[in-house]
Amino acid sequence: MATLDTKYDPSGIENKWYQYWLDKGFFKSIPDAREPFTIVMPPPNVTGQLHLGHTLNNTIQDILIRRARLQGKNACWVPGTDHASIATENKVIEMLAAQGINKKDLSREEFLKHAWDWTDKYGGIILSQLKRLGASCDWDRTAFTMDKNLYDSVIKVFVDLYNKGYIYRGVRMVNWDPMRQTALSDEEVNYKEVQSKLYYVQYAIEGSSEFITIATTRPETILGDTAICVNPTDERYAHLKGKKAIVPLVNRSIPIIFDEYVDKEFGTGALKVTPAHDENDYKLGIKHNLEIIDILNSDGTISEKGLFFIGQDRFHARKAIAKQMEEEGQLVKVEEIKNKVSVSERSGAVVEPKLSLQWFCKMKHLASEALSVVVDEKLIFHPKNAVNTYKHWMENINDWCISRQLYWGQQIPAYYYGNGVNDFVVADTVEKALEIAKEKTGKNLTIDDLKQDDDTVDTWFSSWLWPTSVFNGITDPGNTDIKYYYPTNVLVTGQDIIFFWVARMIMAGLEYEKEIPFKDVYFTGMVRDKQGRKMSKSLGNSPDLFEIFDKYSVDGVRVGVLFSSPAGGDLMFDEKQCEQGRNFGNKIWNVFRLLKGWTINDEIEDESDAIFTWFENKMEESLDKINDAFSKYRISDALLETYRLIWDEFCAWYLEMVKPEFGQPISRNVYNKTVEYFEKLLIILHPFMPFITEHVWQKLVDDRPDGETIMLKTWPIKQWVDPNDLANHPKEKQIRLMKQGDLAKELISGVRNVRNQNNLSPKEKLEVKINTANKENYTSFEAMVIKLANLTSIEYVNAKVSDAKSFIVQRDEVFIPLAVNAADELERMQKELEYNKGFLISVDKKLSNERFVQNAKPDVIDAERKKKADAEAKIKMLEESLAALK
RNA sequence: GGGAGCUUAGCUCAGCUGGUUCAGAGCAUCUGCCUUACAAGCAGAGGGUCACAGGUUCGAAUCCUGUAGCUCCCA
Repeated sequence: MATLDTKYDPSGIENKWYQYWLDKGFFKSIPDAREPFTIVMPPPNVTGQLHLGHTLNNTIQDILIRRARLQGKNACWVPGTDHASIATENKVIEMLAAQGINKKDLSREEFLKHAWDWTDKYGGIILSQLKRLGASCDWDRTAFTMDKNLYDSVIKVFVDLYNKGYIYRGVRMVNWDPMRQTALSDEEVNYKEVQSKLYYVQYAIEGSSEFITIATTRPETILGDTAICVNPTDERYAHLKGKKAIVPLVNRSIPIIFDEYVDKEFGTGALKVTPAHDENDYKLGIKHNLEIIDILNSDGTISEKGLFFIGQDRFHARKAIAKQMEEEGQLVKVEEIKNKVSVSERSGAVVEPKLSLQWFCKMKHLASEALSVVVDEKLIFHPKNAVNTYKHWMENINDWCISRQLYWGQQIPAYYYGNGVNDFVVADTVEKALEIAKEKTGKNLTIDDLKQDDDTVDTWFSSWLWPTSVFNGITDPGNTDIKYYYPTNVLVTGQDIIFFWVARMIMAGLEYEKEIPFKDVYFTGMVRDKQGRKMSKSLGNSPDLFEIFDKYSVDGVRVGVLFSSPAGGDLMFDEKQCEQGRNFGNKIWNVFRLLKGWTINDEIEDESDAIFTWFENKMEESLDKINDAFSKYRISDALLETYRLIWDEFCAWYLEMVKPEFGQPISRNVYNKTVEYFEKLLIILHPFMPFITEHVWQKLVDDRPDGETIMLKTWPIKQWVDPNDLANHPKEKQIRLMKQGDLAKELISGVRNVRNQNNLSPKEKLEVKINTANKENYTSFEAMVIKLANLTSIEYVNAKVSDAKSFIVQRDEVFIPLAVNAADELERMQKELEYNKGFLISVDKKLSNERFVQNAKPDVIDAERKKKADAEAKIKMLEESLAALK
């Protein structure tokens, strides 16, 4: 055969096998008799580009899906993208602006055409990037939240919830994004600490020469003031009861009211009240029946009602009004303070609290069941502590503002026939709307009399249906797919969208499928850089992923990001870990090279049964740990155990044990066994490193038929006791061999240690004498020990050997005849003796403590007794050796 | 301001219901090896008062209380 390079080179290989998998349709899933295993991908934004967060998230999903497939389940991973209304609309607006086009000059239809063009052009990028990652999605099921069927689902749900009385229209104080001119939900608002100014302004008291001074960070809202409020217990202002104050500039006369809401300590203890522009002021306004003056336009400029600075932006107006008040002597002073402002998550604009007519969805009822399924652990969060956050939010939930003043999204199915507050109907088509409207009004209306609501619903109002709508569960209830795939098995997502998305999907799933949407939720942490900073474009600390893929192989990067990524914990990304992943790939590659280099000779008798048994059991022990880790969604633990099994047990021990001398042939039996083990290991590794495992597996055996794949092989099952061969492999024998194998490893390590300490070359053969009463513990692995420790012979003796280096293995003493420096040996043994004596004392202390013997579990006590016996045996041996040396 | 979490080796983290020689892994460091599968490797070694202070217990990295520092979420 052609010689294989000593380094694994993934170039060409990854694309080749991915294409092969696609061509053969291995990712496809259709309902059948098998158990389903379903994941719906959290749909990335249609505008998105693959970053490390996606890499982590989708790698985990792919691992779970690939393992389920190997376990014989019908694995279905549904990919897709989200239309991301605000984010996408922003990008489209920016693109249009660059072409000199203003959104305002376009009709809805014209704008949407641009948005669809944008989507067609950029929408597929992220999905194709996922293919590079190896994602084994059923691409035929790729969904987009604006697809007809998903769009229709949203409309149907809107109508249904409206008819159930959950959705209503009303005037509320909402978070208003003046830049995008749309309402935002509470969850789309971030709080940012900024340095700002606190302005102290004096208001004249009507009919007196007195003034009252208030403090505000937003002097421009003075134009909309309709009261001054002080605390009723505040002595300083008690005399102002029933008085009125004059608003500066506008000269409006406003009442001085008393309410405990006001903090006496903040500022001057007097608060200006602007009900139209502050949530709390609004509440005060309702309570005290104050006038509401909205002085801002929806773009954040001062409206005509402000009387002054009309048309100026709110921030310009702030400076202007401060300056003018200063000139007029009404500005007392200005202090620097730190305060928090709310900013739009999407546009970054400072959010304005604004009274506005919006659509809302009542949440109390939906939340209660969604809370109990999580509290009752019908649906499990990993890590568990996410439950606290979830619970807190669910118990303090507010109604959800679901309307957005945007074009890109599902248009609200409300139709207006007049200007009255209630002159509308809600229906999924205009025809149905007309019928209802006719009935409601008793008038003979026509379609032209109806005008559909201009607004669209919040993006999350579409994605909360995702696990259902991708299977057409809303539009075609009870269809084959939804019955088979729902509820899905696990959702893998970031903790940051627990409210936006996870909570709401649970609500929608329970409402429409009467079932939780997924059984487990695996929360990934945030990906940070080495210094713990969030990955962000502005910091420029996100690495170029494709460069990293090229440098370390996709398999290497997948392993790299998982190495230190426990569920929920943040991931400190360090390229070093990808290097480790790449090195692991190289290790696999070299096992392959080794096996390929062997020549088989049928003449050779082998006596490796003990080694086989030992390794098989090692493998099964590991498999238990790996399966257990998977069942708890401890993916990085599963990976580390796989890594350890392959690198340490298989490569460093097993292969060294059976490897023939260079150029020597190998027996057919050992060869076959070794290939069998390696195939099993490749299968276990496949979910983590899909490409190299497929590549090596395909080449490992000659003449693999076309259409074969490691992807569809069987995940190893435990065979600790072979039921067909009990006579030859009773469990006791296996356990004994297992222990003997480990003892042999200890013996070899001991010899290697002696070499290291004495600067002896590994090439120099040594002689070993073991002082033991249980020679049979060594005989099964004797030949192997002689080979790996490079010995001339092993001799079993019943006495000390003088002029030799010695060490202790379990309860036996091992001697290597060598010239020794008696003083050094003496010191070494003395140290070891002291350590063991100390250890014995601590064990004795426990065992002689009555309360310990009474309270501790029997196996703990047994373990202590064994420790005591071992220590005593060692002490005895050491004392004898010391005596002999002296 | 309210809530949650974290603090273990130089770095990144395991350590599940207290009990095996329990103080661990990987990386990094150091020593010796180019031993024909692999120097992206092999064989070894050093390195930690488990944040701090109390408490519970026969026994605490593990449970409880407090303190300090950091992070996140909510207002």
